[in-house]
Amino acid sequence: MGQPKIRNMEEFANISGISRPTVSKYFNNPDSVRTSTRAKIEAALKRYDYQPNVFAMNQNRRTTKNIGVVVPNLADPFFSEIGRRVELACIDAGYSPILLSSHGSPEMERDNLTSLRALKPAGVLLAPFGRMSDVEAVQTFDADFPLVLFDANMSSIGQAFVGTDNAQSVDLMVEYLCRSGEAPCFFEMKSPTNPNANKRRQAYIESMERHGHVPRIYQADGEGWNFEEIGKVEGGRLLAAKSFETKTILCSNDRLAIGMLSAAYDLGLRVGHGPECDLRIAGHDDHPFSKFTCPPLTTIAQDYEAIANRAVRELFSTLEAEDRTKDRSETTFDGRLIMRESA
Amino acid sequence: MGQPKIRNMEEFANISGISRPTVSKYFNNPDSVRTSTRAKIEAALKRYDYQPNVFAMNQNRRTTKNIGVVVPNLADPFFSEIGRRVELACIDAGYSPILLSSHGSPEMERDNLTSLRALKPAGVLLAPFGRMSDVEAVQTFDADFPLVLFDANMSSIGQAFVGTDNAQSVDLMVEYLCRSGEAPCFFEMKSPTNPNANKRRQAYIESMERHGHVPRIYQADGEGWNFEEIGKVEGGRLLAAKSFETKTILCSNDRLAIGMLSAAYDLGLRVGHGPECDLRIAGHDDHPFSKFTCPPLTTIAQDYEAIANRAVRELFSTLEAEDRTKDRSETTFDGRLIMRESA
DNA sequence: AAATAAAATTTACGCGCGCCAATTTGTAAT
DNA sequence: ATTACAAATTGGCGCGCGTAAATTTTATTT
Repeated sequence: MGQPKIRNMEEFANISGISRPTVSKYFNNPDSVRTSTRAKIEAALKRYDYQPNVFAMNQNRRTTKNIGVVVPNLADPFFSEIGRRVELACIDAGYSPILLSSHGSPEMERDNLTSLRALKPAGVLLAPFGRMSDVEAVQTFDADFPLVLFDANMSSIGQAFVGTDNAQSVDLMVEYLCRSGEAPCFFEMKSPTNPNANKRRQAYIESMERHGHVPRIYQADGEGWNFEEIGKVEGGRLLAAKSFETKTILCSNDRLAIGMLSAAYDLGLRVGHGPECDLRIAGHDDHPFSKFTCPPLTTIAQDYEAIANRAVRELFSTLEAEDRTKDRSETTFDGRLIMRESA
Repeated sequence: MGQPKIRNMEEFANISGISRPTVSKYFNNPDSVRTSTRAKIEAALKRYDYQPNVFAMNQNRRTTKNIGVVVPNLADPFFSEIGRRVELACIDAGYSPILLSSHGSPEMERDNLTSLRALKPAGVLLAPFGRMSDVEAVQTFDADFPLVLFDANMSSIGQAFVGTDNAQSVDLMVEYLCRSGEAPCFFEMKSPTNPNANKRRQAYIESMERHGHVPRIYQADGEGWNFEEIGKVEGGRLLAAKSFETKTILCSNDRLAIGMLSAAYDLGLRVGHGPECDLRIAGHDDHPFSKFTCPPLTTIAQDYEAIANRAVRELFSTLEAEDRTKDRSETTFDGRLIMRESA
């Protein structure tokens, strides 16, 4: 950090005794220049704090080092957590992640993709709304940029999809519940905002039939992302009216379960797997708070870390494969059963 | 959206029948050109989808339209919510917000400020760690860019600070608790990561003395951002050992309270304000989940919306004031008491 | 109608860097 | 020492836009 301010790459090149094009090459890939040259440049970098102008770089580059990361709702801890992991993985790989939340609105998802276009990203990681998404917009985007989907799949869009195997995870939970007691009924939203909800319902039905039980599904009214509220109000209504035909309830996700736990508490119902309990409630996702509910929630843990890392790797591998002939891949990770007190 | 692709502003200017400099002027401020000219340009915009190259724009502009938004931890719902509001307010004002999370690490806060420099932001909204922050780095940044602090204050840094009046909010809670029962003791972390924690402790002490009670403070060991875990483990330990001298506990924030509620449930303690209850627990922040805890948590609601909007307005007003002679301002909003079942 | 101000145009330069072709230098192998 | 090849250099063009000064057109005023 010396006194004289470096204005541009030319000045820096002069000071370090290297030609500007070579310095440019260094910044694009330090390993592409001779060791002795690299040493000179890095010595100069220690004495003067210069960094290339991002805007000038990105203007002239064929492709930038920007990676777009779009999630449906950062207020949902699931997405803030997985977004965080994706972000860090991109930084490690020397890219500049740009994290965008669609704030629960498919329209803003479309807007986010539009504004990403202006940044000429090298690639984009998208957790889409699914059928709620502006499918055409996503398809067009897919045609123009390397795209990897995670969390929610959209058929034949993107170079790859990475998520959790809902069939496996729900079956795991159903099996556990059946072994340890009564077969569960299923509680979900009537019009789910996420395609995984549909997969989980399907998985529940199939799993129940495989185990020789009759599937029973209860659907809550309500729109939007206030899952806890919906779980509490609608779940509470069903509980109060004794509408559930079983005492074991599998919720489509933890946030609904958290709401229902709250409703059960209000009604004085004891939730848990002990003989003195009135009700068993289970969820799905291992939400950060499910460990602290009353009682702590039995649930399925998605492998955030694996999903995030794999999604990033899938994207980078398509970036490196110039030929574009890479087949679309779908990767799902197994869920892990987390047994706590609620079921 | 016509067929022929527009490559640059010159082509677009030709098509719309306006000179390029005027078109440039239009994009920088649509109101700065004559109505008839604006109409022509906007007519052309409907037929052809052209948007100026961001990188070329930002390279040559004195100041960009980028606004940096840095929060300590997006995984904390408080910050994801306030970050969301700030983001939308910036978009409304025609700026491009760039939301960065420091993932709980002061070092990454410093890194975030460094990478923001490269984007030549018009201004930055920072929710700092406070004394944990790299104070020198923040000061230097403050000297180079318009900076507004929110949530947590740092003395004489930034053009403005916007947050919640902890003295008022804690006093409000203490007063309510005293009026409705026993005076509270105070539960917090021994080494808080947030300067607001110190203000709240101080506010608690002063409020208690003003009401003629002896303040009692209990501090939990534990580092990092797992507040719920710390609240559950350390709070649970204190509850089990019957270390609290009162049956009313005011927690420094909701996340600690959520952990403690979970511990109380495990211990079979009944939390609430009814005569049959063993314990009253209150929090601070109106965390999104505090409505769904068992029992629902009595707490203080911070005015997210007001804080976010005011912080953005403060920043924009310093952007417009070229002279830089604007005094540093500190704005705090009152907290609102949210009475639920827990206390 | 002329006078004045405001807006648009023309012309031209500069920003900081990517990237290319041709050339020279350096390094390693025969 | 010669050859062969990789790396660095030189010189220069181009990207897409901001911006300035001088000029012309348009709108508003008296």
